[in-house]
Amino acid sequence: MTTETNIRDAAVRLFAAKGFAGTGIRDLARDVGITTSTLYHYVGTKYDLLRDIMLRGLGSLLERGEAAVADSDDPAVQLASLVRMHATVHALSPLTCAVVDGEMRSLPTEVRKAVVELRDRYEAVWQSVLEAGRQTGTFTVGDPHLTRLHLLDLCTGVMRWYRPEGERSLDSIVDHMADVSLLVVEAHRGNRRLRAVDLPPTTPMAPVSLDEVADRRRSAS
Amino acid sequence: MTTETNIRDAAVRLFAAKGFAGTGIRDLARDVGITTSTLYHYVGTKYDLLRDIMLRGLGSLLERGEAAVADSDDPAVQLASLVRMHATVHALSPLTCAVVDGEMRSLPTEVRKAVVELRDRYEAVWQSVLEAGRQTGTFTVGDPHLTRLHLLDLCTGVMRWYRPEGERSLDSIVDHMADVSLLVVEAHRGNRRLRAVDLPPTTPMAPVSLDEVADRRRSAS
Amino acid sequence: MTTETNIRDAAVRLFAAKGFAGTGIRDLARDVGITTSTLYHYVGTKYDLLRDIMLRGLGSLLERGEAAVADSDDPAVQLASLVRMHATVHALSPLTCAVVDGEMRSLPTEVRKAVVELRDRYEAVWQSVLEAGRQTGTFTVGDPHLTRLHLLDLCTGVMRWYRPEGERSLDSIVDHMADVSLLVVEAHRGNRRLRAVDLPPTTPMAPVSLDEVADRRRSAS
Amino acid sequence: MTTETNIRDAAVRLFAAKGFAGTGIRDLARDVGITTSTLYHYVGTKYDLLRDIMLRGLGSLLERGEAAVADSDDPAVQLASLVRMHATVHALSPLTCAVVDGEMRSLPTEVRKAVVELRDRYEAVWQSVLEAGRQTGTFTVGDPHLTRLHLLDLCTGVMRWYRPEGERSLDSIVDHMADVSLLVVEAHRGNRRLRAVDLPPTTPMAPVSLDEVADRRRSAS
DNA sequence: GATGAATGAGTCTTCATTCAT
DNA sequence: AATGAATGAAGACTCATTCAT
Repeated sequence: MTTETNIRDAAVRLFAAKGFAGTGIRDLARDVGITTSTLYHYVGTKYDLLRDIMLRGLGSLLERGEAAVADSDDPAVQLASLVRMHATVHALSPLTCAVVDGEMRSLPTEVRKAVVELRDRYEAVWQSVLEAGRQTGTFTVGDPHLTRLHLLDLCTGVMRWYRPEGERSLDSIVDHMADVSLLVVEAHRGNRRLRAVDLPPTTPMAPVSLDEVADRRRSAS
Repeated sequence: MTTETNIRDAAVRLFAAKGFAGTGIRDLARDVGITTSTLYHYVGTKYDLLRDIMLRGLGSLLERGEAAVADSDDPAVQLASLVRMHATVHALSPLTCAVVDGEMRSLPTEVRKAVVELRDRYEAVWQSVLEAGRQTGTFTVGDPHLTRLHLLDLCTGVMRWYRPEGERSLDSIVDHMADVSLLVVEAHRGNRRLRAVDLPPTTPMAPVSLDEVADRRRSAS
Repeated sequence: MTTETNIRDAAVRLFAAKGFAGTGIRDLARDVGITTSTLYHYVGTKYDLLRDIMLRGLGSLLERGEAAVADSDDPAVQLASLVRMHATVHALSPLTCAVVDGEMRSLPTEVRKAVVELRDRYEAVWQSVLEAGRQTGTFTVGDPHLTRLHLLDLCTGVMRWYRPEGERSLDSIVDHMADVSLLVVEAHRGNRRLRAVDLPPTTPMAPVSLDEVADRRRSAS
Repeated sequence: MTTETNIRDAAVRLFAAKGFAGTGIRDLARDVGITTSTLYHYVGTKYDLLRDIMLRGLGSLLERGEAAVADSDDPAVQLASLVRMHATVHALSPLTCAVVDGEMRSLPTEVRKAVVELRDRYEAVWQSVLEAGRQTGTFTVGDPHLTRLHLLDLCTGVMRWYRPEGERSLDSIVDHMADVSLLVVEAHRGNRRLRAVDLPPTTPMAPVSLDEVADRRRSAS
């Protein structure tokens, strides 16, 4: 591992555990085992670190989101694909996601604009799937906007409790979430309710870089 | 309004907007319009402020939770009641709830224990309802633990987007959430699916103290 | 006890235990069981308290010193009397004496002058006894200045270790010190060494107001 | 001189002059000519500074004390040696000694224990010499405990008045003190009184690091 | 490639004191 | 006689950052 990577990993870990404002660059340097000066030699300021984390995190999410809906024209398949992807990413990169979700407020205005734009584009992907599902009659949703928020909350929540060493496999968990999502939008084909098992298998998505969740507890102390 | 109340309100507002670590007591004092010395005259340290907010917030939630399930023996009614209460509280006190949810990490170990215990007791209320529903056959849930997490995420999410001035009434929103929840647990009586409208009207709960959400934007600047 | 007396006693106790700079007026007020406002109602500022303690303490010491030498014209008797008085006062009012000795530096210049003058006059009393003893041939001292410092150190030291509940009576202790002092100045009549027991009994001096030494430990905590 | 040394020297000087509680770290930094931040770059907290001063000071004193009695088995020689050493150290390092003597109360409990233990061991050295002298019949002391306190007070006092530019040499002063000490314990060989001049010349002790006493007045302002 | 020295601005908190009641 | 409210100044200490080496 290069020193720079170590620093960026530690930043994610610490920002997630103690918040951006709650993390000192000394903590960061100590965690990596270097001096603060060395830290500045490799990466820029604390804000630079945060900016990079957020842009990369959201950028990758957006990319995956667009890829997920590109696989099919069926809103049900698209939704299930989005749900699986979103939940998987949040399960496997919970630290990065926690930072991306929680530290928007810590960004200087300039950068925040760019980040907000990415997030809006990502949400638009979801929104369009729901709209499409409604118009084709596949979904029955009263308020697509509200529904989107419900679904995102649901899929995002996984980052707060998923543990790889848990008894249930991630696959089975995201299957469950896809199923619940179809339930929430009352997905149906004709008058038969659509379930996740009825859909064709999804194209596997690009591998997610794992957050070192195991270290979370140590760092959080 | 007494000065102390003003301080506590401002603390909730600022902790929610900028995080505990990101909020300086100068910010706090400025927001209230007093000096930092005066602030210390009324309340203790920054940590005291946080502790009080969390203990009161969680304490009240637990109380309401226990009250919500006390009204009926029917798990479906209990669940709908919990959902309505939880969502309502999170919608009307989004700032307090954001602090309670997000600043556990900022608590000194000593206090954290007490807070965690309250949270665990609250979660136990939900858990027992789900278990009861499963045993009586009212619900069909594969993994009550997972389901509880889903439901809580769902109901908690409302705090991030509900706006009183929005076009949809809070009542209709929480009705919707109750409905979705019954869907998620596949609540049924006989082989007919149970919907929120089928349940008896809930006992109104104690009024929720409103967070001054309108002020959030001003303070967050 | 009047409130004012309580305050002044507590001041002596705390200044002795934690130093003037180390004592807050909150400590003081708490020790007395009043608010700081009330404290200002009864006595003046922290500096006023210190000034009063020092002027009263040194003033009384000077008075007793002058009384001690007024009883006799014999330098040996005068010295023994001074030693007994000084040691007794320091044994019974150790807290006051500690403040008087140790907090000169904390006095504002103005007041310090007055205090230094009192101290100089007190030391002059001792000095003149030693000079007289040397000129009459009663004492054999090489350097009266040095000797005075030795003797004062010796007699002052008692304040650091005397305990009324100790096994040895104060009388016997000050007798011992008088004896050692005569030894130090090599007091003699003809070629026979003078001992304390050879001298006429001293006139009892005015009663010394006791410091509440028992409380010292509590306050020092 | 390194910056760290400058800081530690200034700390001794200021703690001695104004007391630990009376010295601000700003005073300290100003005295050294650096900013407070730089000060923290070199040494730890104010308390760390105090701890180091005390542990080093007492540690060195104990070492010298043990060396002083190691030179001879004759209690009279040992006592004279201890007296000379103690007085010399207090004369040449009066500031350090003043801090060591006067700021025990400012130490946090944890550290205080360690310091008290060192002090007790040093006092035990003196005590054992007095006991030995009494048992071999060299000294005539009624109460060795009391006598030890007298002697220590005597030898310690020198730190309050010795000035290198004074007319009397330090050697002659400590000779005098050794002599007075032998007088106080009534040292004798057979029935002839023992005087300092009768003893073999003492082994010279390790050089004492001088406190910059000249600066004391400036700093005390 | 890595760091020790240095700092200005900031952190939270306590200080002694006044004053209207 | 007694105090709650209020504060400016100061307390010790940490912050993120730069720069010469």
